[in-house]
Amino acid sequence: MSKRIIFHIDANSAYLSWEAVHRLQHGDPLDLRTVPSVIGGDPVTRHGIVLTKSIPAKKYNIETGESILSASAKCPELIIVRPNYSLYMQCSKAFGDILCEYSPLIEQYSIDEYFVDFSNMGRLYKDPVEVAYIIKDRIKNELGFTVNVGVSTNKILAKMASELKKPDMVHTIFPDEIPDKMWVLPIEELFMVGRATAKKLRSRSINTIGDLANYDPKLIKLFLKSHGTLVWNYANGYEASPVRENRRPMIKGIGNSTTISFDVEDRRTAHLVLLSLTETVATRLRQSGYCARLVSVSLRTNEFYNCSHQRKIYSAIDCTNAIHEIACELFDELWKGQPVRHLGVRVSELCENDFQQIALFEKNYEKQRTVDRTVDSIRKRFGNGSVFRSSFLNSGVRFSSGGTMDDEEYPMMSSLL
DNA sequence: TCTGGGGTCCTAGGACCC
DNA sequence: TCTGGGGTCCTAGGACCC
Repeated sequence: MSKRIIFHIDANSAYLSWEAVHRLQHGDPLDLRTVPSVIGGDPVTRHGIVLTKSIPAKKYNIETGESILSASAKCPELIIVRPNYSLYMQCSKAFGDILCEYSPLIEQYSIDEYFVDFSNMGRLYKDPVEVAYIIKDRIKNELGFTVNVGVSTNKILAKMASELKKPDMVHTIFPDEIPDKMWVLPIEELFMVGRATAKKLRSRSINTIGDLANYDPKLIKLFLKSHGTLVWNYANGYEASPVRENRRPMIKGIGNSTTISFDVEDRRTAHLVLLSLTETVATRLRQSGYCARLVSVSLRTNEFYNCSHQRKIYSAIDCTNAIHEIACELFDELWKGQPVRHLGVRVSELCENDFQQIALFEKNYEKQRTVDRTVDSIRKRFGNGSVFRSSFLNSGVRFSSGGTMDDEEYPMMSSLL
């Protein structure tokens, strides 16, 4: 049995590179990648954070996630481009299509990352690292953007390898290279070590991945519980999950949330925002063929206090009105009158909607479900704005918030490796 | 740090049952 | 109600990923 070979391929500064390529293809002489630039939202509507930065922008210490305002302060000539998600979907797919030519087993991990299982391909190709270079160069030449490829024997090591030096590089972290290439890195660089875990580890003088790897796993488990065991395993390169095709990923929940462009101070407006969020959640729920047994509402106040409220429902539902009604009740129970900055609606505990449990309960939603299906099909044919509720007229609230990903077979981010 | 939006999983505490 | 222990379900919140 030959050993496993896994590639992790990561598009460099994905959104920004894709936007840059798109502009060059449409005759723009400027390559955004060569100047300080970012993809980011609009501060006027309070969506102002940096999603992706160019390498020249990085030289100004601009960080992903920081506000557009502070980024502009660091670099006054910074070019800011709004995100264009449908373009990203296309680029992501074109990227995956090339990878498919090299192995029958690939997994999309996020919009800009794929895993490829290259085990047992030795008969076709002799050196996997050579193939990694070929893939990298093909994507650059044919699609115009660069990627990093990480090569190893499992997913975590391949992923850690692809994050080493960027851009346009191939790296390996084979097990015997772990001490030299991975253990020297600061603890924050390890997959699944975020801010909170890094702080706890550093408080115990665990500063590098190597410190963690060589620590007593029993002690790690004692103070970080199961998450401690997980990161200790990762630090040692222990991980064995398969690359799995994501034909139809088993989704766990569907949510939609938004930062509202103004602070909501009254119940009526809040309910209207919840309706606009519910419209897309419910549409996506019906499109995916599920009903939900749990509805949650989340809320952020103007002082950035977050809280949430959820309710289990005993008849699984997929109706816009039914979900909205519960969302409003949850909001009313949660809200203490503070100005509201952000609202979210989420459904989970999904089950197939082809079963008749729906009709068995106190409220017969059958008629409502027929209406929903009709509206869904009208929107599908004539666009999302073709039908909307009159309550949104002159309300200052958009009739529908967020995309429904209609016919775009976009696999949502999968969970852990 | 005037700070988005989509996910997943884990944990802790309370209610309830036997 | 001077009172145990184990199990499951529900809810809220936290942590992580991109």
